[in-house]
Order: sequence, then structure tokens, then C-alpha cells
Amino acid sequence: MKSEDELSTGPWALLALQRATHRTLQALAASLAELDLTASEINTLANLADGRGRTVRQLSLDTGTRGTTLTGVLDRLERRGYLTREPNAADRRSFRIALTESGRGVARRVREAVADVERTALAGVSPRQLDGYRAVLAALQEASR
Amino acid sequence: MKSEDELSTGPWALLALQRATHRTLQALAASLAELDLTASEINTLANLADGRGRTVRQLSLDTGTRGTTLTGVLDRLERRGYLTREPNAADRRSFRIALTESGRGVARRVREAVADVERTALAGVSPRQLDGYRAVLAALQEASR
DNA sequence: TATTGTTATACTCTATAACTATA
DNA sequence: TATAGTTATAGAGTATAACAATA
Repeated sequence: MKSEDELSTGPWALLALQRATHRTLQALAASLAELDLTASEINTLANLADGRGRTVRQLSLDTGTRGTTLTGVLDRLERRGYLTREPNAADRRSFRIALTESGRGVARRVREAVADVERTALAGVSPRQLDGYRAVLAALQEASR
Repeated sequence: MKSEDELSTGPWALLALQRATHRTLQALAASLAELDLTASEINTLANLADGRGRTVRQLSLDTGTRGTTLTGVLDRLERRGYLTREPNAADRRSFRIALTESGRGVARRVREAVADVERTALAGVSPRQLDGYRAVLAALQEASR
């Protein structure tokens, strides 16, 4: 717990953000160890798990991952048969990333693991606090463009 | 903006967390480009900026960075003259990481950049929302041990 | 001219395990 | 025996710049 003084005078919101991200990511990777996925792969699959196809650009915005990083991540997931890059008729420069049958299975397990962590963690949190969390994250993102 | 349906049924708290972390980190590194620091180095310096010495272990807990990663980060920062590893009389297995004079200067600038982002981002956020944010981050970390 | 996505390079971060010194 | 910190290795993530294809 930080001192009152620090909370009021020093920056803490971003430090806490990073700490929480590192921790939850490590916990998530551990709970999904059997699937042998990296943090970025988990992040990517969790985003794709809703079944909506996305372009690489959209996925990059959704995950916060750089395009150049995403190329490698998608390469590995494609090689493992979890997704495909389909031509995009609407814009022939881009692809639509779509989960395969087996990709959907893996993505579902990832999504469940993510949901599990959230359920456990947020059990004692009020809707109002959750709302504040969402608002602050949105504000941080908005200020970082 | 996500659909109502997704907010109520799917996991979003961790996905939003990762997205926000990536974004703010990129913005921070860009605003501190002249200092030529990586995200981890920024995180480390921002934590040390309060002037309190720490062991590597404590720093690892504070930043969420792995010990093995921290060794390299500290190596580089030490080589640049920003910090020193001082013997720790209390426990001779460990070191106390302390900022040097020039390290304090750099850390101050890092801390100011972090504070700037926070001020800008959180200008329109209420204390109550900020409180919810803090509570949720704490809950996520607690559930990830 | 600008954007989408990939490639290339060099460096940083991570996981894992082994190792030394100290507790 | 356990912990603090480092080292070693291999793979993954990053910034940056350049590139082809398309808009």
C-alpha cells in the first residue's frame, strides 16, 4: 500500500497499470500453460474469440500490439492451424483474420480462462468501481494517441 | 466502444487493461524519445524516482518485471551512470539499487512525463472513478498471485 | 500521396533452468 | 533447505525503416 502522500502527489496510475498488466498476464499464461501460448498470442486469441473477423490493422488497434509484431504472432497461429488470412474484397490491400474450427476451440478456452480471472478478481468489486475502472482506462487511451 | 452485449457477457476488463498499457507505454516512450529509454527502463526509473532505495526483488515486485529481465535493465542503467548497486548490510545476498546524481535528474524527467500523461488523461475523471480504478487494479493483482 | 501489410535488422524482453553466495 | 541475484540459451516482442500492392 502506498502512502497517502504519494497517492496525492506522485504519479501512480500508470505504474499501477503496468504492474497489474504484468501480473495478470503471467497468471493467465500459467493457467493456460497446456496450450503453450505467449502473452501476445493469448491477447490476440481472446480478442478474436468473439467470432468477428478483423483486419490486421483492426486487430492491432484492439490488442494494442504493433503491426510488425502482429505479423509474427499471426504467422505462428496460422502455422498451428488456428486462423487463416482471407482476402478482403472490400479492400484488397488487407486480409480478414478468421479463426479456424480448431482455432475457435482454443480461443474459447482462452476466453474462459480470461473470464475466470475476471470473475475471481471482480467478485468483491462494485459496479460503480468497475465503471470508474472503465472510464479511467478509456481516458488513458484517449490521452495516448 | 463495445456493444452492451459484450460488456455484460464477455470478458473485457483484461483486454482493456492490455490495450491501455500498450498505448500509454508507446505514448510515454515517444514523449521521452530524447532520453532513449525502453519501456522497462522507463518503468524502472519511474519507480525509483521517489528516491527510496530498493532491492532487486522489491523492484521486481513494484514494476511487475521478472528478475532475470531486471538484471539486464539494471545493467544498462548502471552502465549509463544512472544507478548503482550498493551492498546491503541487512542481507548480504542482495543489493540496494540507488539512483546517482544524474540518474535522479533523468528519473525526475521520467516522473514528470508520467505525471503529465496522467494529468491530461485524468482531468475529466472524478475522484470516485479514480477510486474504482484503483480498487479494480488491486483486485486483479490480488487474484493473480 | 497515403495506407495495408510484410520484410529486415538490431536490440530488448521473456521463460526456464542452472548456478553462487548467503540465509 | 530456501532465497537473492546473476548467467545462459532460445524464442518472442519492439522500434525503425524500407518495400510492394492497393487506395
